[in-house]
Amino acid sequence: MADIPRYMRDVIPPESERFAEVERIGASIVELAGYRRIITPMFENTDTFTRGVGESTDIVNKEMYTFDDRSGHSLTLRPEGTAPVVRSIVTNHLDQGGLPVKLYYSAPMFRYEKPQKGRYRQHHQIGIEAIGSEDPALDVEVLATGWNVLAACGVEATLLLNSMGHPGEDCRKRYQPALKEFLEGYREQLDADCKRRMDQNPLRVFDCKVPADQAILANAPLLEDFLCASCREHLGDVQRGLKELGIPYTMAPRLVRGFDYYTRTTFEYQSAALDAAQNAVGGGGRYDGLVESLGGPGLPGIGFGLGIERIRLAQEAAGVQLPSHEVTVLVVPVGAEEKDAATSLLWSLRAAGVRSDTTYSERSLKAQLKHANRIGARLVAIIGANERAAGTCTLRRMDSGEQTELSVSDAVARAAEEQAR
RNA sequence: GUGGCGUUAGCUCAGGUGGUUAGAGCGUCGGGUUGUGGUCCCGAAGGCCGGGGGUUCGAGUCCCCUACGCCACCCCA
Repeated sequence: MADIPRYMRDVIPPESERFAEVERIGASIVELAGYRRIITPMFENTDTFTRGVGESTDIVNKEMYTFDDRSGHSLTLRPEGTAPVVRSIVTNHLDQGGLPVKLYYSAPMFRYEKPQKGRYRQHHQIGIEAIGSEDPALDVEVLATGWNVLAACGVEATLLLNSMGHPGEDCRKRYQPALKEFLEGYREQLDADCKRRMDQNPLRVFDCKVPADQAILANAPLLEDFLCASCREHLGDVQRGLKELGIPYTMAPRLVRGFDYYTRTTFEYQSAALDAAQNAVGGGGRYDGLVESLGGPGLPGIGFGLGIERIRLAQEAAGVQLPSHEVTVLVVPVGAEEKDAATSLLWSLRAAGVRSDTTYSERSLKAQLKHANRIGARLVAIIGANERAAGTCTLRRMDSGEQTELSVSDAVARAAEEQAR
């Protein structure tokens, strides 16, 4: 038997339709805010991610799908959406078309990690990126847009907000030694993982979930107390903007996200409907140095990514119903003589926008009705000798069993009505 | 990468202490007289018991290896 590659999954109906519905909702919301779709390659040169995402991140360290092509170029399947978009802006000089540049994507991401519930080697994100302005109002727009996408999907989220400051001597660079000094005092009490983090990237110790370590960290100095005046002001403006829009948020001074490029505003959307292990349905932040580090002009930027699979999980947990795409009408010719009339009706239905199908068989009426039931058709249009002679069809409702003989045009109109309900 | 649990029909699963032709429910297909499904009744098809090796007169069952899956840790969407 032909097998799917290890750890990969097919998304099949009806889940595939619900998945696509989330994509549609997301696209329509971000387009309302002026974001335009960008489609970048599924893989990039490896250094786009090593330089963009950062050497100290787990994604670059152990989760990249990296391979050499036939001419020896090192390529990497996209593990996240921001670096490729920024790279494309640089490649195509999109910063020349008026700032900020506002783009969105809906695309698969690949991470070489062991799958579990809500975590897959290939997952999908819809995300936006706004490049070329450091106006806190733009931060607010991005946060609010992500919030709106989740709300439109029926996902109740908690918005966690933090500021990473900027990497200057008067800001984050001043904090790191303070944090490190604090941690050194507890070095032997921290578990192995945390010790590693404290040497590689001290901020990441806040990710630690070991209770004993958390107790120590509760007294650690916080970045928010080291922010420079301008980062502090920026954060204050973002908070005011969110309040203005009535979007609730929670300050999370220990929130550290998985990419090195974040500066100032960072945030995460968490779903209360999901277990804590995978409750992040999305996240993002500002990346004021990323464009330049990928060889472009010194432009600031901010964006978010939302996980479609996580949104689906949250929807399921919350009992959110999404429309399904079963055929509305199954056209059923009673005998071979009615097949032409059936085909004609079928295409009239389709021309009117009614999802419709026929059985492509000469099975008994009984068997065809059974098929209609099986595929979830709401209506059946039966054409037998009588209807053929009269130029009509018998429209049967599958839920109630009631049926009426109608002209073709009336049947099409009735079916269109039914589909719209 | 590490750990726990699992793998028998299309799906969900039974198959004490090894013992004849491996079962159920659901699903699929067909039938229960003319052109009426979803309920009910009857019938049929469908299984290298994940793969390999070992113990044994005999292995779905016990042992080892391996592949794959799920869940969890790390981290994230």
